[in-house]
Amino acid sequence: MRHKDENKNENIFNATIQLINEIGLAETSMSKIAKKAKVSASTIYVYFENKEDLLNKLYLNVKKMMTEAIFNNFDASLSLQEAFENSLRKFVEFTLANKDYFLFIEQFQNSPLLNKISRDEITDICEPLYSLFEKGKKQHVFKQVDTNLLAIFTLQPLMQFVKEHFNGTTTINEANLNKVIQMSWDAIKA
Amino acid sequence: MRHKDENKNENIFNATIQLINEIGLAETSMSKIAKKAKVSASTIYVYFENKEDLLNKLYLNVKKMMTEAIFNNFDASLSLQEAFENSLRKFVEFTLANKDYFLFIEQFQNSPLLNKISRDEITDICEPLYSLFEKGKKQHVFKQVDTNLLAIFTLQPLMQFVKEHFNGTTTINEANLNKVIQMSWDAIKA
Amino acid sequence: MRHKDENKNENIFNATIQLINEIGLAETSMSKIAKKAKVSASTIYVYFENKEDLLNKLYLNVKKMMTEAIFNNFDASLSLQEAFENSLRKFVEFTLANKDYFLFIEQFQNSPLLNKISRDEITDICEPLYSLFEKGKKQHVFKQVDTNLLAIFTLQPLMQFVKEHFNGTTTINEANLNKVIQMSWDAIKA
Amino acid sequence: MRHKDENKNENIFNATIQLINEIGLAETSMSKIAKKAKVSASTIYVYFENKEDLLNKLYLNVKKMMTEAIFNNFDASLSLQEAFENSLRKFVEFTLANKDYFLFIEQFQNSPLLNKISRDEITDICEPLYSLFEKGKKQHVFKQVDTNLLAIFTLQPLMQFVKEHFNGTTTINEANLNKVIQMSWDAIKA
DNA sequence: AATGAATGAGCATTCATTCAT
DNA sequence: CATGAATGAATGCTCATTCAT
Repeated sequence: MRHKDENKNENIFNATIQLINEIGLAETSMSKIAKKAKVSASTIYVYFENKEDLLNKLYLNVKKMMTEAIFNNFDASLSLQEAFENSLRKFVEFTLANKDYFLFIEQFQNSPLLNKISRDEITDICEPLYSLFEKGKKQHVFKQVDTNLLAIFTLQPLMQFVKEHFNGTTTINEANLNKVIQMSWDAIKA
Repeated sequence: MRHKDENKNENIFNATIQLINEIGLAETSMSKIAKKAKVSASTIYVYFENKEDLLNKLYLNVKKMMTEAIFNNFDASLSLQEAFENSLRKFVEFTLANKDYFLFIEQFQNSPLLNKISRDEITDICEPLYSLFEKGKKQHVFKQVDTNLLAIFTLQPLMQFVKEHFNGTTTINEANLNKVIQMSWDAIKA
Repeated sequence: MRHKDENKNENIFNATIQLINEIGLAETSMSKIAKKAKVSASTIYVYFENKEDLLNKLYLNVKKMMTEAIFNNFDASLSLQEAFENSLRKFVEFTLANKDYFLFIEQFQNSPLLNKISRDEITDICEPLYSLFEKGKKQHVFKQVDTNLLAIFTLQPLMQFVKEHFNGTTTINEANLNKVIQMSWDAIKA
Repeated sequence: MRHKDENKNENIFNATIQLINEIGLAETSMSKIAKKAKVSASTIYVYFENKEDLLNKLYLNVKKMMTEAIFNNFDASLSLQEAFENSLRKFVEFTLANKDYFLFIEQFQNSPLLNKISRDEITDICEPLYSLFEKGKKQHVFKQVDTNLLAIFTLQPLMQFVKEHFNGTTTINEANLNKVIQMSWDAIKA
């Protein structure tokens, strides 16, 4: 057999992400992906079962990268507020440095395609945040509400903030990022 | 305007919304819309220039309906906090009663298609909220931050909250809705 | 709407039959049919649901034509032997004049595709022959065996006879046709 | 010859026959054969030049097996009628025990693919029967007709009889098999 | 206004086959 | 000998849209 080009899988992933961000999920076809990845359309089927499989694997892959980038080296010794702030900053840091990944995740997450992925496989990005919230609730630093609500008020505004940075409505800088973090904190603190 | 036309236009709109929520934007084709709306595919072209035109007009139409439903009868005499709370409640009320509209807007808003619509035409749902925020900022009730940030912390968590209600993660009731409103208030208040 | 070309349906049918006889069922594709029928491939889908539908309708259509050609004007006043001979002659007459139809039926009948057609819809070519056989059995002119067996010994050798004429093994003429009819008669007569 | 090879060749043959009987010649692809035979698709090309070569070799192989099974140990000392009856019984015996082979031959024989095989290579199943017929004609036991016709009236009804047994129209038993043999005999006897 | 007919372009996918190992 | 990787060509079919009525 021929040696398997390790890059080919990655090329296909990258081509797919770029296309989805440029022309949208709806317009992204296998042949367009193939052309962009500079492989034959049929080659994609050597690496993936079908289009759905490709998109799912891509989604799970990017999610995993995000989670690792944001919560790797999570310092357990930090104070609650420091850890919280740290996470949000790392999130912004990652998304700013990986616009394509972020926008892809956003678009995919809002499409009905997502529902077909086995929930078990989805690594929740905020998983490590959740224990932080639980801890904070026990210490009565955070409000005694559903942990999910704490997550919502932490991540949703931040994500929208980044999106508006990307579409030009806003420009993220140290000052307004500080404010956003402060507002999230105010929302969830007891 | 003739009655017949009005009905057909609406049938096409409704068929489109339903399809997009059932099978997604990517899978929604003109012929499927036609079948669901019980008209010939070519009839759609009597009412709309092409597919893009149909989607844009639908989007603007639904946006307008939402805005009107939420901010109609906006009582200027209410206190800042009352007006704020009122708006959020009306938003939830509307979305719960119009699941299809809400989910459609959500899905459309995250697709690159949106960018093709002339920004001028987009009625921002939070438009009336903005003056509320401006007023609140002047009175130093709200934080001295970009008004956009105030909107983000008000609407993003609430929208996610409704979405999670629809996908079964949470169930909205008086108690947790109160908490959400409180958290938004805490986030933006000075 | 445009006026429907009544010939188009027939063109598609004819193109399909010709192709199946030339290159075989397995190699007959929708695009080849389209090219031969001088229509766009998508036009076929205006007339037929899908490939299976096209083939089924074609099969039923040809079957019906054969039955009508062979048993139309079936003369009930004839003697048993005359009626029998008449049917076989008409069968040969039709198949010789409609080589394409005959070979198509033969090929289709031996493919697994046939099993998907609702048995109810299949007009059995020998239907009128069956009552002839029943009558003959009552009069003890024919053997007291399953009517199906009588049909088998009447039609199978005749069909093979025609097939061998078409592939050059034999040439049908009055003399050998008479012999075939005689042999069939000997096989079934009491 | 090496054992390993023999097995693989046979696996490929069997997989092909099964597939053709299950899904039809048209739907039987090299990759499906490979999967069913549990070899790589490229391995098939070690044993066969291409798909056509595989099908041809398979056809010739099965034909040979049938002929051997039916006419092996052909007892020359038997009377004409005994030898005749013996052959037909052996044919039924073989086909009932080898449904797959029989149906494959039937399907293949009616497709234009057959015509591509060099006629020289085709072992005619009825070859040994032919000398029987010739002998019978000389003894004026059989009709003075083309030997081919005798074969047609012997094999065609019998084959159809078996086919109808397989598709459930009839069930072969000693009684009706006797009748079929009798009818064939009546057809050809002088 | 409304629509069935028609189509070229494109879709996701599978095909038979080749190649390098 | 055996096979995974790779692919151009082809598959059945749907697409958005136009046209004639």
